[in-house]
Amino acid sequence: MSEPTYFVLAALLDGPSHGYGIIKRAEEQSGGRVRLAVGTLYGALDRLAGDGLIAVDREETVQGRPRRYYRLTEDGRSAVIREAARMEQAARVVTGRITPAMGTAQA
Amino acid sequence: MSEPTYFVLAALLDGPSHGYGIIKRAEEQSGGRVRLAVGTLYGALDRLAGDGLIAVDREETVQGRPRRYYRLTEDGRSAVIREAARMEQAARVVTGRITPAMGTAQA
DNA sequence: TTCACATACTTCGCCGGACGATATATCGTC
DNA sequence: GACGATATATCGTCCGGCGAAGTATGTGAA
Repeated sequence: MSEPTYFVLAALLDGPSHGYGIIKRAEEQSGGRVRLAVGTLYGALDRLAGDGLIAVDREETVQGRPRRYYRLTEDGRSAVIREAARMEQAARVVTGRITPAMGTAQA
Repeated sequence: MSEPTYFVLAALLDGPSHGYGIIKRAEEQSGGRVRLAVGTLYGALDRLAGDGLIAVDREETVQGRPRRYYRLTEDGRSAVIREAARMEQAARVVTGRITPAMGTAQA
């Protein structure tokens, strides 16, 4: 699972949201680091819905503009939790081997 | 940075290694989870060398078979450490919001 | 001895995902 | 009226992952 995909799911942990809201949440949650490109987002949304990790929660029309809300499915929830564990484990492969004295210094 | 790329760099934290050795180390370090495909590896090796994150350490001929050893550059070392920190932070976005009662259960 | 397997590197081609650009539409602000 | 934020959709490109095939040698088993 790629980082953009992961942050889409993570954003939905807070509850259903629509595309633009997901972009904003992902940016917040990552401290401004992750900025989902629109092409990435809508592509990911279609793919995740096809994989059953998210589902359309409801569709609203707000001031003439359509809004499609997505929510995490059970599969999506467990997938993002599993993914977080995987990343933590992967991070430890490096952080567990680096002594404070190293940093950018020699081996 | 993708996972395969990350594990290539992580494998080189233990010291210089050649292609096949990197595949084996990555598999060890990830507890058998990460299996670098050869096409992925050699593509990544070229790319990382081009980006200056790794460099050819030496080339040997062992029993008629060529072996090209790569080592991490300073840039590569700091990049993989930075990447590990990034993954840890990303993981916390999810793990920090999940209460023990949740798991695969509802919100 | 022959066959399979592990070691070891290279190249090719497909596919999927990331992402910028573009188009469309409304509302509020300057 | 122009611009920026909100909001969605689609298209095309580029890059990376990865399996497959090709080449070559040593080892151990059948």
